[in-house]
Amino acid sequence: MKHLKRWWSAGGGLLHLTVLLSLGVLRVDLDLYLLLPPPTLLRDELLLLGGPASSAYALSPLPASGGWGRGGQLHPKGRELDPAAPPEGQLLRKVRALGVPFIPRTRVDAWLVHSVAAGDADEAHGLLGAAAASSAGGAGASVDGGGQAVQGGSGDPRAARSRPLGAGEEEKALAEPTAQVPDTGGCASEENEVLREKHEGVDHSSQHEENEERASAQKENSFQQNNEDENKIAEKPDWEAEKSTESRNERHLNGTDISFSLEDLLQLLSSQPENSLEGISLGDIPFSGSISDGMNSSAHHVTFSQAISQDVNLHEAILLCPNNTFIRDPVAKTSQPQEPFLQFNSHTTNPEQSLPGTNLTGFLPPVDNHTRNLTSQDLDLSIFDEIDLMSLLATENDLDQIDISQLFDEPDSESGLSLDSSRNSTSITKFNSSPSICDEGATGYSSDYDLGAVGGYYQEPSKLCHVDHDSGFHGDLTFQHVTHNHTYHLKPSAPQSTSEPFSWPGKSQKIRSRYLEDTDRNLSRDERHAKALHIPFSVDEIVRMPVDSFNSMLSRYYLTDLQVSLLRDIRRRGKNKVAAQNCRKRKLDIILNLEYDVCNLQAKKEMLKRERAQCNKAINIMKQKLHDLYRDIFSRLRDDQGRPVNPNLYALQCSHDGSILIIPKELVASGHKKETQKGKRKR
DNA sequence: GCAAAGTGTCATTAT
DNA sequence: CAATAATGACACTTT
Repeated sequence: MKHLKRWWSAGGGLLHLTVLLSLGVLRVDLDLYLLLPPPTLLRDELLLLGGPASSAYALSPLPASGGWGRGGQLHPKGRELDPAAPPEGQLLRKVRALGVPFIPRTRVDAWLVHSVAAGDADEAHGLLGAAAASSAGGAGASVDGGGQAVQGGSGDPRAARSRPLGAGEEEKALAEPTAQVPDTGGCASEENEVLREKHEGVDHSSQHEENEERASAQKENSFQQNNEDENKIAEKPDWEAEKSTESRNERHLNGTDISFSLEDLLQLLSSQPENSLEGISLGDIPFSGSISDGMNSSAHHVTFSQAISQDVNLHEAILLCPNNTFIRDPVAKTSQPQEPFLQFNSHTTNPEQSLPGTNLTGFLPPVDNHTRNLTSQDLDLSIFDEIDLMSLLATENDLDQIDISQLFDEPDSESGLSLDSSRNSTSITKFNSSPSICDEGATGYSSDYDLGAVGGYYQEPSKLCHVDHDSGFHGDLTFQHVTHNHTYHLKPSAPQSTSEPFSWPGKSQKIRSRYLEDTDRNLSRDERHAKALHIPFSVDEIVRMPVDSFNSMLSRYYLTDLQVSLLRDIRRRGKNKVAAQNCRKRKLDIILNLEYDVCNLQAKKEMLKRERAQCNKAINIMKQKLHDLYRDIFSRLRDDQGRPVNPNLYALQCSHDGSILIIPKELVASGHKKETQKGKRKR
């Protein structure tokens, strides 16, 4: 879902939707994606649709694999989709189950699936019909609202965005959310029902939240009943299952976000075809739960037109740069320098500094600080356990002290851009859930990959473009975002939140500091070093990656000698640590085996002792019996004169023929000697 | 406070 | 020859 939101925020979704509406068909054409790949479109998303994954989406700012950049969405080790978010394949199947020729690639689609998953298939189906029915009338409005900026008639693509909503329009949109929807037939009635329900959710946020949770649960159940492929895609790893609460929150928020899109869009299409999209504000969003509870809705209106215009700007950027090298209009760059989210680009004079697919946040509206904070407050602190090293990098406060302006004023600073990212309210908000489009775009999007500050590469901006897009290594994607805009935190209205992942309530300051202390303390030396030098890879990754990948990483990216040395040291120490552990384990095993052998030998020795004792006992018994027999025989023997034979002077000897002779012992002794001598001679 | 065990690291050697 | 594994030794931490 985050991917969808990000993609949507980046402009691809709305642009696409606009095109679709202009065609009068609410259907996504895959070819359109291929022609105009949204910069943030995931490779996984393409894979799910059978599209190309490598070349066309090298611009994707999302790392192909997780680890440092998963941000709670990507698996730290793998490349699977976010299990918490309904994968595109799920969405596709869900909507296909409705029998509607519809490829869910937009937030609207996602909402439809969301409704379907919540057991409201009829509602979603009706919405599809309503959307299709109203698209003919609404297409004009969409094209007027977005197409104007797309075609750049005014020369300043931000003109549409810069136009604020009138207060009256906002109030009207808030006060009469459904009254503006004309009765356009059965489908429209169903749509009105849906819209009414959605707006009731605004007034009863708790109920809405409850419904959303129930919908999420039903969605999970529904997803589990899908085919095996879907289950494979949606299969949650254990580590993800532990974040069920977080995931639920995310889905919940995202669901709200999606409903906003659909609601406002359909309201626009059905009720105000003559108006532009500017009449719709984010205030119509039925924010639920903690979001809407703690915020003044009027203070958090982000106009839909802003999103459109900014998406259009992205589109324009793509069109202007068919070679995927983004070049900003210098006029636009300087025309409104007061826009904080453009300041970064204003500093970038070298076109090569603009990496393809980067600076997308520059087109995104500034996030509302309240929204960001309130969203973050919903987050469970336990998510920190799930944040990997690099997310920590972006959130730790040890870098917070560096002002971003310092970074730009001191190009030699090694702190790099990620310092700024650490100031953003990024990691946590982004990694978990963003309540609004703008929030996602302004904060989370950039921070995910500002780890590209690898090496504090601002001093060598020309090197930033040396990114091998053919590389399948996820790190490639990392470096594409070193020039992300991070300047919105300079907004004076949001000085605190910009340096915090989210706002900590007063009592939580101690918890926060304690957490940060613990976090730092729990980091190993290498992890701290890597964090200090902004190595965009986790220590585990550095150690475990194959040597080819490691060398490729070292050669592909422009790392400082210090960073290269650190990387090699980390790898060497890490491997040696593992080797030492194995060695000790092996040594312990050897010791245990030896102990086992000693025990066995001791037992065997005891047994042999017992056997010997038994043998000796038997031998003694036999001796005694032989002696008794000897005595008995001699007691019965008599010599020629009838006297008893002295056994001390005579002995019994068996001859070869079996006869027994009584001979003097002297002869017996001499005979033994002769036999032994003969035996020796024979040998 | 001490001793033993555990752990990380370095140097060296082996593979 | 480079990379890695294996291992003794040492320092430090934990139990």
